[in-house]
Amino acid sequence: MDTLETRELRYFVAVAEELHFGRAAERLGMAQPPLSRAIQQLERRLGVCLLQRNRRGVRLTGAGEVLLHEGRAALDATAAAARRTRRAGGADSPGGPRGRLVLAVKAAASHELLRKLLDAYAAEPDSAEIELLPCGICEQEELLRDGRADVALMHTPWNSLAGFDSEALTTEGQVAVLPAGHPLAARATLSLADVRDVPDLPLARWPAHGTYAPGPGPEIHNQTQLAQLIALGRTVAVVPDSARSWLWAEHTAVPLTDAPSVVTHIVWPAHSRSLALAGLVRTAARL
Amino acid sequence: MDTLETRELRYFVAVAEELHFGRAAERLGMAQPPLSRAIQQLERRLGVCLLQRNRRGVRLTGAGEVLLHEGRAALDATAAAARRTRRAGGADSPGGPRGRLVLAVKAAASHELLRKLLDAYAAEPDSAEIELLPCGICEQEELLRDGRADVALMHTPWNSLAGFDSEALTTEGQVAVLPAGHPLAARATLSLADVRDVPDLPLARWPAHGTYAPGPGPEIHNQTQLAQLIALGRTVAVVPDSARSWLWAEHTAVPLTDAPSVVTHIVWPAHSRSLALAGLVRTAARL
DNA sequence: TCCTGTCATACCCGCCGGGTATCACCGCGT
DNA sequence: ACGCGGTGATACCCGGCGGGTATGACAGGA
Repeated sequence: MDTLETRELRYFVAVAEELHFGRAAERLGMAQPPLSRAIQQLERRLGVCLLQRNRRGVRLTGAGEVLLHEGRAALDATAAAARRTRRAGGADSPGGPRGRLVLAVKAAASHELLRKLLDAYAAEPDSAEIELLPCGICEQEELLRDGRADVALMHTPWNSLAGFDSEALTTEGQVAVLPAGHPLAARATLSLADVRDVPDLPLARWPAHGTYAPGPGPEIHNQTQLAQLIALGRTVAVVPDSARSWLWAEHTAVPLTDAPSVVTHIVWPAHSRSLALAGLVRTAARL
Repeated sequence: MDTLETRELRYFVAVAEELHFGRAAERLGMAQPPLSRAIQQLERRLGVCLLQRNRRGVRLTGAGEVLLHEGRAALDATAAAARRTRRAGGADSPGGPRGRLVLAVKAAASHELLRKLLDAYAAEPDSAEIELLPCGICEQEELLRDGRADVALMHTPWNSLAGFDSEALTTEGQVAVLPAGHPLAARATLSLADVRDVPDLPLARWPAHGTYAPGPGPEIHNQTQLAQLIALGRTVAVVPDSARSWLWAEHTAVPLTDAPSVVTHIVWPAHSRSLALAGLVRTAARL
């Protein structure tokens, strides 16, 4: 009577994202009329108006906004259930799942820590196989939520750990990476104010959640691009200390005194009960 | 193709909990054969064996255990989506939901903090209505997960904050509550070792997650019962400092030097976007 | 005013979820 | 050893509903 079907959630999320029944139906691979009817039934069953149908287009009501957020979370949770169950498939050890673990890592994350972790875990007596899933920044949370990954290495303050369990592993400062010849490169330390608003060196902008913050600096997509632009004297970047490992000869790293520390965490879904995951976390905690 | 329906999850969770198709079908209000068929279809679609059908009864496989946990979480999430959407129903302010908030509180929790919080929040310019939902200890996490509550006051180390966002509000020590005449009641401070294993005063046992830890002490169900048993000289209890407010004349509270501190947190679902909740948390943070 | 784009309605059909009856199988009691 | 009870699986049928096509209602723009 009052239990939402995932089909209904899928339909509603599609409509709420497209704000257009026709396009949503196309995305769902179905015709528009049944979709309209399904949404109407959903509204009747919930006893709530979800969409404001104006003649031209569709708008979300307050309740619709709520269902969009909550519905996405619910869909992620069911997708995660399916994925994790499939992955636990072959292994039928009664003591608990002992399959492989999927570790989501940012492509540009610190190699050293990752290597140490993988080596240490592989040396454990009964360690599971670790599958690495490279991904962009800020994508890890989604991977963890919908079950494509079991565990991730995240970095505050860029990632939010909301909704997950986590354990802090390392803390590091940040450095400004400058062209080797630049006047600021001669300084022993710098402050954020020094590197922000340098007229000839606009601060590079990384994408966050798919969008770029406004600013004068170049929009960069990967670290090679960034390294090149810095070497050409076109930009400056603020990166964690461990990024020194991929610097070029044309770069100079200067410690920043007032930049927020970067903390690397190992992060996993809050309700996870996997023995393999517990072992990995234990290994990481005494890195 | 690979999307689990909540109906299937409901069915599987019922079977996995009952470990008996007949009883599960009865609980679901349906006949047994379609349930068997549904589970078979689920197993075929996932490509995974979930249940070990022995001649007598049913056992969960490893994958089945995973699906039981993950499926429960997914069902909670969809139930929460339905509940929160319904609750957001009437209010159709485009700026965001501005309805009432459901606050889950342990019946025996500290009155003072709660009263201060409610008074301070009510004095805010545009505060939502707060509905109090009294509940037992450890029940709050479930209420928050499945959407019956929007926010809760929890106490570490008893509650786990895993999977939620939270903000610490207050920290307090713990005291031993003894019968007034008892020799230990004359001491200025005590250690946990002093009150544990006192021959004539076995430590009272609270229920945790529906079960009682083994031990000699009485199993108590509410604080009145506890107060009476202490007054009668039958038991001793370790409680947070703020519990002094409900002590009787026949009780003596002695500070414990080495008991873990009790931290009261305000806790809410990680992905919540409600303005009213944000206001309550802001108020609580500067209590 | 017509055309266009949008969502809603009307109607039909095939699938599948659910019910009933029954089977296959095993453990247990006498 | 045999029958009985209790388990889950199978066979078969039916009704509802999810989905498709055709069309309507209605507002906005040229």
